[in-house]
Amino acid sequence: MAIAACCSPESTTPFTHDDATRLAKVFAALGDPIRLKLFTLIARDPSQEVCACSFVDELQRSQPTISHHLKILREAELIAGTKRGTWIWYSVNTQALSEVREFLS
Amino acid sequence: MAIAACCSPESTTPFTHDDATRLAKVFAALGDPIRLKLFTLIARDPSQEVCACSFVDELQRSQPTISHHLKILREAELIAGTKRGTWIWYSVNTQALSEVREFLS
DNA sequence: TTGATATATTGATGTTTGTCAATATATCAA
DNA sequence: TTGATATATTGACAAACATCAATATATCAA
Repeated sequence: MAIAACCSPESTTPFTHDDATRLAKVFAALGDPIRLKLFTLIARDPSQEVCACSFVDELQRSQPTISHHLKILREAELIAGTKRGTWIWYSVNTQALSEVREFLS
Repeated sequence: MAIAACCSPESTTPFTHDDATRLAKVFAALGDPIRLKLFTLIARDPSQEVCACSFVDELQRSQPTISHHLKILREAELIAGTKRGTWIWYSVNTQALSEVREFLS
């Protein structure tokens, strides 16, 4: 007879691979220092809405790089942007954030 | 005179690049579907401690791959492992988790 | 329309990542 | 000691990623 298994056989992954992939995408979006700073700049602005135009100076990355990171945060639905004239104003998607918080609690 | 800037000049990044890098590492650790499943398997086990030996079967990845992912979760201090004989029992580092939760709140 | 500014896209490049096979190390049982 | 099992490390490789220069698109002002 084999040695008893160390783990209960009935333990299962609590979500599907697709669900895990979707949620992992949200965490991965925050998994880069520049994006984490972008996110906090957007989240913690007193006015709750920030335009993208200052990020290049503040984060010392080229404009295409900032644009690329904002896209990743948008695609993870952590932020949303509204175009007003030439500028885009960003704000945090509080619902997506709640889902992440719920996962961690 | 130039057009008024769209953003308040006094807005600053709320943490240093090193801090952002460290926290980003934690998010990045959760930013992969396999690691997210590993983490939930460890976090949600009723006994609060899980041995690594079943992960290969459950997650359908090779043993070196699972070992690699567990190392990344360990280095992000999201989990901790205790060796008991041949097996390693994993549990969640609740303090690291609190810090992440605090950031998101 | 023309010039200036904000943002997006494309293409290129070096780096990092996820994965596995092969191998190594550690522990236990016989 | 020998064999079996759990985990770690190494080396290799393809895919994904972060970055920038160049260019494109969109909007506003003159």
